[in-house]
Amino acid sequence: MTTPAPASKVHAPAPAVAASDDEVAARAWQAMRTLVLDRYDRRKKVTDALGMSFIRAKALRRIAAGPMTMRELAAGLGTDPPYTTVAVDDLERRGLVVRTVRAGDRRSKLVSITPAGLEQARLADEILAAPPRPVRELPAEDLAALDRILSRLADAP
Amino acid sequence: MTTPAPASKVHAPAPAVAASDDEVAARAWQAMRTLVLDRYDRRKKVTDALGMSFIRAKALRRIAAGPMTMRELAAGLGTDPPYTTVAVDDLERRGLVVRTVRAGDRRSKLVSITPAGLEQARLADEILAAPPRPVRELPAEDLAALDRILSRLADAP
DNA sequence: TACAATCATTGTTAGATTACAACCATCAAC
DNA sequence: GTTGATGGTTGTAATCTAACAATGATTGTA
Repeated sequence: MTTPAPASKVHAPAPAVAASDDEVAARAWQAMRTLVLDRYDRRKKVTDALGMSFIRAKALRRIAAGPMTMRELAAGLGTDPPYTTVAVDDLERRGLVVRTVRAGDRRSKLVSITPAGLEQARLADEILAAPPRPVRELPAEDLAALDRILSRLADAP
Repeated sequence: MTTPAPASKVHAPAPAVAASDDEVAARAWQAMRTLVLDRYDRRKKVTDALGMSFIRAKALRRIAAGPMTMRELAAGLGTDPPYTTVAVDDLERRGLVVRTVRAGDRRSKLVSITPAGLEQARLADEILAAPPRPVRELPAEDLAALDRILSRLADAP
């Protein structure tokens, strides 16, 4: 290969070994995305197990975390109120959630989980939250490092 | 659970009690999912920027990585051949990909990227691959640890 | 009381996704 | 050359996602 003169340091060729922080960050982020989105994407398993579209399962899991108004649910799901109504209608028909008029403000309604809904939500959580085997089998120190770094990132503002 | 803490609410520094490996793995995995799926989900940005559905953008990025047959593309996307045809039809109408009959086997066709398509694919990659600021700003050691652990996982079989 | 604002719903439309059956062209084997 | 298998396409249908306008009920305030 052509070996550039030591003097011409105008644009240094990218060092093969030492990667810049940006490159490392890009690679780490890419790996994270690959793992979550491609390698261990469990959405289909959830929709199959619950017999509902993924957004409905997502709504169910949010409602299971605590009652909320339609508006709060819509905001959390990133959908508009009309579509939220459609989704909650479906969940209510299945007996997984119930709507109750809110005491303080009779305009808005609280959506709450039912026992049957809680069961389904937990099933979905089990499927989604179960770490894939290679993650579980990481050396304890790696696991601890991952947990420390990622949990801090996820909990941050 | 079974954690009868004698001194009631001592403020422990890190994870309160000694967590089992499974708990640590679950927390780390959950954090990873939160970051990729909730906190820094860039799908909408991509669909807005490219003016196409996410699956089409995904197809485009895969084709940009190298020509492949329709069947290979379908397998990679996790869709069935008919829907792949629909998606590629659309991309071809936009002038982003081209189909060519394969030399060896005139039944199958190779889908390749065009210059215009490559440009769009790169735009999508930029949006998707750009690590979020908190990741970029991690201490160098944390970044290196993340990269080492995650890249190994992602590259593994 | 009258008014504007808010919350949820209904209705409508358009597009995206997913699945399946049927079809044609081509290939490989007999 | 006939036959069966393969690769891709067409067509059809059901469901899901996503936006928007309009309505009714309720609230707080002028």
